[in-house]
Amino acid sequence: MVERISDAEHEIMEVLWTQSPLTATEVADRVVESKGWSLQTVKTLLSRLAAKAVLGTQRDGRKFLYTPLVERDAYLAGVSRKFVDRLFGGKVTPLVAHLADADELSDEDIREIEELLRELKA
Amino acid sequence: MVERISDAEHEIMEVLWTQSPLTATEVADRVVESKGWSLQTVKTLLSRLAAKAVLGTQRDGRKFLYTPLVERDAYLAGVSRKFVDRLFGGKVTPLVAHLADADELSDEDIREIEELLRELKA
DNA sequence: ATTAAACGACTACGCATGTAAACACTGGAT
DNA sequence: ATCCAGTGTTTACATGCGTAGTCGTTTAAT
Repeated sequence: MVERISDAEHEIMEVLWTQSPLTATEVADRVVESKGWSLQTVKTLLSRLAAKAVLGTQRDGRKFLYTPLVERDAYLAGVSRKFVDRLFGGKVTPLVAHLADADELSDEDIREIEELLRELKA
Repeated sequence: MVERISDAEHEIMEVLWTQSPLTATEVADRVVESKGWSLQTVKTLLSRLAAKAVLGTQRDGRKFLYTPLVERDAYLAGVSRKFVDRLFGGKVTPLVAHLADADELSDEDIREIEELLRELKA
């Protein structure tokens, strides 16, 4: 029951999963230009994430340092599971099939997945 | 740019993808008990889907018949693509890896996916 | 003809989200 | 001592969503 993280919030999380702890300004520096957000927007998102206990805060003088309290892997695993459950009745095969139909799988992808599956069986 | 379909709306779509056209009451009959929704709620969802042009309406006397205007496959492909793009940078392999780590893949799943990939290469 | 049931249309309302402005405080520069 | 830039906090506001009540109309039954 990891709290729901919205799309915009997820962007913030990606930054902090890459490097942490960071101050609000540091996070903003890493997303403001690419996303076109204002500093205020970033602060709001950080506050909401902290309120959801997805980010931990630590005072550093007059600023806050933000650190993820949720592992990226754990989060992605949870979200992936929900996604596959909701849209494909929990079956991964149809999802892969859909992506394949939409030409989303390159030969390289196919090789990688085959390799991965080989490892799983071992 | 298929319009965004919310979770609740998606349930309605599943019903109509299974069978259509159907009236509001007929759709409701198929979800009210399982989802615990009122008839009004179903009607609201149908209206919103029609407003988004995801459902087509056809008058039948005093009622409406609803029909999907979006193919299930096309919709799922689009949603899957966005999902993989957003969370995995467009790469399917990490998604499969995450599901595998979370023990979401049974031996049967693995066999099925391998089979699917074999077909893709052929 | 009257009434009750069924139906679509309109309205409602609280919470989440994207996006940010306004405000108050504070620490460093002058 | 004063002032400004930076910081967190509070407030805002439109849109989407989940969930449904109400209203006006129409049709089938009596």
